[in-house]
Order: sequence, then C-alpha cells, then structure tokens
Amino acid sequence: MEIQEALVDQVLIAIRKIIRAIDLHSRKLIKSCGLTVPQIIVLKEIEKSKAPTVGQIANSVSLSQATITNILTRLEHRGYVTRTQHDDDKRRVVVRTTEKGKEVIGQAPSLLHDKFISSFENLKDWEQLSLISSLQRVAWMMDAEDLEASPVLSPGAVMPIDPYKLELERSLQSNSSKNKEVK
Amino acid sequence: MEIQEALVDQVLIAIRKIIRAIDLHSRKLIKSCGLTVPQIIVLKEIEKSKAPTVGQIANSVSLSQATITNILTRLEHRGYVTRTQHDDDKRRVVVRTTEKGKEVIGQAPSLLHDKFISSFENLKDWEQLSLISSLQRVAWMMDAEDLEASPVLSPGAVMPIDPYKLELERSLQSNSSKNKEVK
DNA sequence: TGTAATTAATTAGAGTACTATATATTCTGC
DNA sequence: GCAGAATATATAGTACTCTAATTAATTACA
Repeated sequence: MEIQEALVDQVLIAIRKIIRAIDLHSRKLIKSCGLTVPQIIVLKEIEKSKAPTVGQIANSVSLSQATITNILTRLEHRGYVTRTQHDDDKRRVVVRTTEKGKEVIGQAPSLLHDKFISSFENLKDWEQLSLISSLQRVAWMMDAEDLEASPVLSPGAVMPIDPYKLELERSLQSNSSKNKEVK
Repeated sequence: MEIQEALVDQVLIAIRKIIRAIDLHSRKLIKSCGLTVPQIIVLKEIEKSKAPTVGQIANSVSLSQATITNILTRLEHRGYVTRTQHDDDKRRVVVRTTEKGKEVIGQAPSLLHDKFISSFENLKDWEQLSLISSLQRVAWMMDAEDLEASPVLSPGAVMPIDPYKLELERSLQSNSSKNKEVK
C-alpha cells in the first residue's frame, strides 16, 4: 500500500521533470527562431488543414479555444497568420498562414531537444515502442477521468492497452504524409 | 527515417496530452480545496523540510526561484505560510507553514486523478515499474541537454537505464518515510 | 416570423513558469 | 575596515493555459 503511493509519487515527479524540460526547451526556441513550441504547433496545424477555423485548431491540437485565440493574436501581430470572417457563417473566423508564416515554419527547428531525439533514435525498436506505449498509456489513464460514465472499470480489471497499439500502428502506416521537420 | 520522425511526434503528442490532463486536474483542485497542484507541492515541501529558505524549496521541487516566490506570495496572502528573515543571513527568507496551512495540507486530495491512481494500482507490478521506468527515462533523456559536456554518447550507444533503476529502488526502500496523501 | 436556444469567437481574470534585472546582504582580499 | 565579488530574494515583463462571461450570429420551434 505504501509502496503504491511511493510509486505514484514517482510518476508525478517524473512527469513534472518532463514538463519542465519541455518548457525550458520551448523558451530556448524563442531565441533561436522567435517562436515557442505552442506557436509552432498551431502554425503547423494551420498549414496542414488549409484555412481552418479557430475551433478546428483548438480541437486538433487539444487546447482550449481561448488559448488558441491568445496564441493567434501573437502570431497575427508578427504577420505570420491572417484572420478573416467566414463567408457563410460570420461567427467563424478563418485562419491562414501568410508567406512569412510559411517561411518561418519551413525553417522551424525540432520541437523536442536534439539530444532527446538522437537518444531516442539510438534506442532499439522495441524500446522506442515501449516508451511510446507507456506515455500513451499514461495519457489515456489520465484522460479517462473526463469521460464521465466511462465503461465500468471493475476493481481488479486490467487496463486495456490496445487503443495505443492501434494508434501506433496507424501512425506508422500514415507517416509518409507527415512533414519533415526533424533532419 | 520517416518512421523515426512519426514516432518522435507520437512522443510529443502523448506528453502534451499528459501535461494538459494534469493542468485540468490542477484547476479542478482549486474548486475542491482552494489550492493548485504546485501550491500543494510547495506546501508539502515546506512541511517536509522544516523551515526551508526560498532557494531550498526551489531546488527540492525543481522550479525556478522566481516561481517559488510567486507561489509563496499567494500562499502567504491566504495565510498558509509565513516569511521571516533568517537570523544569521538576512538575505535569506525562512518559510514556515501556519496552523491553517498545516490543516489544509492535511486534507488536500491526491495530486493525480483518482482514476489514474486506481488504474495504476490495478496494473501488475512489472507494468507499474515499466511505466515509471519509461517516464524517468524520458525525463532523463530530456534533461541531458542541460548537462553541457555530458558523458560522450557515441553514435549507436545504448541509453543507460540504470540511474532509474537505482532511483526506483531508493524510493521503494525509503517509502516508509513518505506522508500519506493517497487514501 | 420572431423569440429562444445554441454555437463561435473574444475578453476578462487568474495561476504557473520562465529570464533578466534590481536590491539587499554577506563574503573576500587588500 | 572597505571596495568589489558573490549570493539570496524580489520585481518586471512575457507567454501559456484555463474557466467564466460577453458578444455576435445562426438555428430551431412555436
């Protein structure tokens, strides 16, 4: 029982270290390319799904609408995106990248530390898959809370892991359509 | 090569989902107990290491000193902690929990989702250890960047995993000294 | 048709987190 | 003892993120 608690603590500690590492990396990017990780993610999403609305971006990148509005305001001020009213539905705002915006994403660096990426690439295949599977599993276990009235988890039931295997396989099959930002 | 990039993307996506889940949970805590996760972490740390200075707290919880000052200001306003000048070295500020502060940590809920914790506890032992090992490994791989002139990573070298085994074992041995916040 | 409910985006307000800078204090070397 | 270096904390400024409330536009239904 106490061991369980110590282990759960370890989970939180490890996650907070990861969060901090990602945040620090994001701040370094500001100096090297003038954009933060969230800004690059949003810019890329706009490029990927041509001329999306604010809400669509929010759904795609899993952030609140208010956050996207916030980030877009900054990107717009720097001339990387434009906001125009939707023709049919005037409540909607259509977002597009400018030429300047396209240019800056083209040369945007990797969203994860170079050291992490090289370390990751040096792992054996099964180790890579195991890492990703673990991360996705944790993400899923945390996400479950929001699914009110989710499928019954009987006490003692083993966590389903299949969704992640599926997601992983899907990503492997569709990777040819991904943009290359990692050299 | 392209598969590698898709996998690295999967890592970032999974981590961002985890970050968001933790943030959302933290915001829910504000309603249930009036404190956020970082506030609880800081409060607990003050309790644990009796009367620490601001810098000591920052080191213990791996946040910048400015962030701790920020959080302490809020905790002080609500009467959960006090700040007093150190007797010998007047640059230092000694932080202590008030009675009100001790009370509120006593009834503070878990820092991770209940669903996550119950899911985690239902995992087999090796699955729990595997999850934690993966998280710690990711944290380590990301942290490595900050260690300028770190031990040479020859191209093709396998990532060392031992530091985490050690950390894990240490936590298992010392868990009896941990406070019980998870029922 | 016209009001009510819904939907889309923004605004307001708060918390976390950083870097860089300022301020106060202590230590060091002369 | 005192000027300059080092240390500890606080402040300023920025960005991300959320929820809740507002504004504007569309849809539904009576």
